[in-house]
Amino acid sequence: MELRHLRYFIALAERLNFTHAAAQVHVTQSTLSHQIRQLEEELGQALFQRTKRSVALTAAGELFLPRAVHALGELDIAIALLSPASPELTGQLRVGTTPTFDIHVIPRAITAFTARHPAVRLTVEEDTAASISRKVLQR
Amino acid sequence: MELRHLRYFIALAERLNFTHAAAQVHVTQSTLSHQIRQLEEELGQALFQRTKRSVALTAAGELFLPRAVHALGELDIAIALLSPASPELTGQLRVGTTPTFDIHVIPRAITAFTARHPAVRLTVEEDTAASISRKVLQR
DNA sequence: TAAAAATACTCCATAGGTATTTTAT
DNA sequence: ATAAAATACCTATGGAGTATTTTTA
Repeated sequence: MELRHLRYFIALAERLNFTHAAAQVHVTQSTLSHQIRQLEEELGQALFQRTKRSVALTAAGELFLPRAVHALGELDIAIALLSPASPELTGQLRVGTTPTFDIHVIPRAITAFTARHPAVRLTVEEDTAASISRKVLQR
Repeated sequence: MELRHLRYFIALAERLNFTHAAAQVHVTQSTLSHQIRQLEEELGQALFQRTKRSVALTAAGELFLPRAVHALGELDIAIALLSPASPELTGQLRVGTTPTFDIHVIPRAITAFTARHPAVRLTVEEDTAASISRKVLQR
């Protein structure tokens, strides 16, 4: 298992659509399909149920998701802590987030970030993954 | 960054010796050296101080270590939770651990494991990494 | 039919190895 | 003289891609 698998897994858990999730993590649908299957094989458990043109988390997937999100969040914080307290980073930072990250990661990330960069005005907007990607694409 | 980097980093942080840490994670000294450097480059920070034939954690490394350990521990628990509550796993399980893991990971792992496998008698022994690997090699 | 996931195959980036050099006791 | 880390170079595994097939609303 590598972080790659977790990133892909979380993307798919949020989108529940291989094609869209693949785009989000910047790989092709084929690659995402491979890697998810690989993760499932390593865990000896299906994480997703692929039926009737729809993708859903299995019970195992539901169990795995919060842990995976938490582990990645922990590393985000670690990286933020390491960033050499860049002498006076200022300005405005707007962050868009999906519900899953908003619950599990964002609060801790804000804590770490604002402690380090008190001069940055930070706003967070929650929205669906689909809506966020639309906004990003509009730029 | 991949989980590989974290595993290697933690091993080196515990051993503070490239050759020994490399053996622990089953790669060569050369590979470990490469991967650690790669991690440091990605983070933009030296994690270890290589001076006078000795290796030590830098301040950044000290900051990074507990987060890395915690993230990996979280995943260990996730994996343990997923293991299909194998109908009546029984017997005795002896676990050897290094101090770092004993503090950060073992307590949570025990909680998850005993909840799932109440019939297994579990004992944990803490010792130095060097001593543990010696014991393992004796088998 | 479309729209999405799985599969077959190809390619190449890089993890990991061997051999050697450098550095410090 | 020795022990350990860095470096140069090579190999081959597997991540990622394209193209195609299968599946099901």
